[in-house]
Amino acid sequence: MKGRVSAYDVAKLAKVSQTTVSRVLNNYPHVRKETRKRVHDAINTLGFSPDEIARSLASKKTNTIGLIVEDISNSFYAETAHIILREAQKYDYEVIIIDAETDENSFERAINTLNGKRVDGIIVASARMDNQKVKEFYDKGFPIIFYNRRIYGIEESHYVEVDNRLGAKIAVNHLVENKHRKIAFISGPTIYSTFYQRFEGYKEALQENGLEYDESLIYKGEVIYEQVFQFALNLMRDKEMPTAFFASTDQMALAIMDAAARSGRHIPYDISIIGFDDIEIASNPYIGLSTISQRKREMAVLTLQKLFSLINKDDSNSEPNKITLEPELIIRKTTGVNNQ
Amino acid sequence: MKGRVSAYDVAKLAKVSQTTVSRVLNNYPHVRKETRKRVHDAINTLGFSPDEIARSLASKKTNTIGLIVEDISNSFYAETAHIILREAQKYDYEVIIIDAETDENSFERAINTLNGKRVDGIIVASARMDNQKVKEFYDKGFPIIFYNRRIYGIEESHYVEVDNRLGAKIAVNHLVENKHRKIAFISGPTIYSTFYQRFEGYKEALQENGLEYDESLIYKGEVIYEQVFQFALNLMRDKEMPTAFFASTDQMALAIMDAAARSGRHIPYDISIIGFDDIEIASNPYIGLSTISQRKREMAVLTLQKLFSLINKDDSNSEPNKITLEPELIIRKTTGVNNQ
DNA sequence: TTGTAGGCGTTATCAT
DNA sequence: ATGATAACGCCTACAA
Repeated sequence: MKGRVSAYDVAKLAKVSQTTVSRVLNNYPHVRKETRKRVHDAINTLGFSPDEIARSLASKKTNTIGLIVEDISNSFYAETAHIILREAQKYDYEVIIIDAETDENSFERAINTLNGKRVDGIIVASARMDNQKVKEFYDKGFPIIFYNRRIYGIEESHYVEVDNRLGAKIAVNHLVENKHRKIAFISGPTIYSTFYQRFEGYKEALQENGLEYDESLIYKGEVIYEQVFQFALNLMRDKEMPTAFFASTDQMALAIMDAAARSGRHIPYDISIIGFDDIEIASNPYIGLSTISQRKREMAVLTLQKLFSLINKDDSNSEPNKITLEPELIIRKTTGVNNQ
Repeated sequence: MKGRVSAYDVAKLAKVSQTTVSRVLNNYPHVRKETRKRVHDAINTLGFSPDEIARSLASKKTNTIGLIVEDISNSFYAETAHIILREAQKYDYEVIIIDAETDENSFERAINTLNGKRVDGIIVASARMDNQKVKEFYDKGFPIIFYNRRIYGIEESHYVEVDNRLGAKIAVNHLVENKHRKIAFISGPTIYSTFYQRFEGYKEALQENGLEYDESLIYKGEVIYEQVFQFALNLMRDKEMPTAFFASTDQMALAIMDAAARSGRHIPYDISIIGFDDIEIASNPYIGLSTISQRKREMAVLTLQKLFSLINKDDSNSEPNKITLEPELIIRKTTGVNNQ
């Protein structure tokens, strides 16, 4: 344990000052080629690797970012994390992932922890619209960027999202084009911008298509499999049941498919189902869920890019970055023409 | 940016020394109640939170562990990470996840990065049996523990795994009990202990059941959907096709199910399929994959527990921790009696 | 119970 | 091109 070799040991062996060791470590220009070599040799024979903690303390830079997600086992976040981890690596950045609930308390703890660890920036992938804790960080100019879900009420916030309102309209229109006129909507808590926007889109689409809004066709609760399943099952037992379901999440769509099977409905002949997100399982041949694509990869890559430019302040214009991508309709096997 | 408040600022405001601030921060016993209160007040009015980096440098402890996985978007790792992240949080630990390839180079980079960040311990969830880089860390007594996959050749290594050999035998026996006698085996690269052991178990089970080993029924390549799919498809086109497939991974089992559908085979009437891992999608009603459970949660919790005891050296006996759990057969819809 | 001073392993600022 | 030396923000003897 005492075997740690420091830059001093290297310096001694290479017969230079520790400062010079630091210089070659950081690729400073003004070091004689020969000196540089001596140092490198010493580094190798001693098997020295710099203490990033000490380095961070002195340089005020950790080369680490934080990623806050709600549940990494949720494939949407897992796939997102994969992209971000791999991408960050290319920039020599590591990432501390915090898997936490989204209530204000947990969120505050997450932010504080990350702040304590002195990360260079934070990606919030599971913001609730009311997470106001970030405000003080924004005021300090600390790099925070929202991925997918964003908060409201802070003008200067940076985010990368998909046009959820538009996505929802596309989904509903797809259903309407297939002659569905009674479309149930399954939403997660509208305290999340994604669900909020999708709900808005659903309502708008209904209106534009001259369809009436029916409260009894709406689920607007937690994203819990069993609850969604029950809600859908109840609707399906009704003779007047909707011919189509628009779920604001693929995960919820799966629960609806389950309910359809359980109640003996055949998809898509008796009932059409469309989701949102395009998680990996959606494309499984046995599932074949029609859905709206989130374009995760693009969102993730853009988010990281923006974050780094905030960190390095090489943002020519320090305007807030507000990026909204267009979603994409993906038709698979769970939506079809209404033939009742 | 210069607005950082340090323990000194707090000390000044509270009219104590910085040492005392440190003391209340670390809950030292011998601080007068009143002094403690003054300090707390100062902390609150200044909004001070300690710099964990400086703290780490001084204390040689980062309260951070590293987790090395192969692909966090793979649901097996995603589910594992979820458990570990949430669990570590309870101990006030954060985790840096490294998502890297498993070749020796990438592995070495991952280990070195984590070492540079001075993490207190490392969980390797995607070891290849030949990853020898860890040896020097073991020799230094650095806490490393293998989760699920382990390495060979280092006597003192710590690991938590499931009995893969036994799991494979259970799977094959289940198939044999259902009158299957021609059982294909789909394996990932046997450089991973899991695949290696499962392969061994498969062969042993065949032998114990008086079945002969047929090379043409074996896939032993990368875990790539398309390749597994094609391999299975080719077998299924054969008149003499196997009546059952044992996939050493649920992911691979999904590809086989796909191939079955593509070739018009009905599961489980024409063909039985069993996987290994019990990832979440396996229990989806539309999939209903029979499989062998990995008992992820127990493995993950045990791993973390062992790691912390290594970190805190409160391991009465410093014997290597070698834990092997028993796997469990989960019968769902993809396996049935052979009726040919 | 509280304070003083040195140290953790770098980077950063002056000199030379 | 290189070297002293002072930070960085906290912890930890040691002293009082």
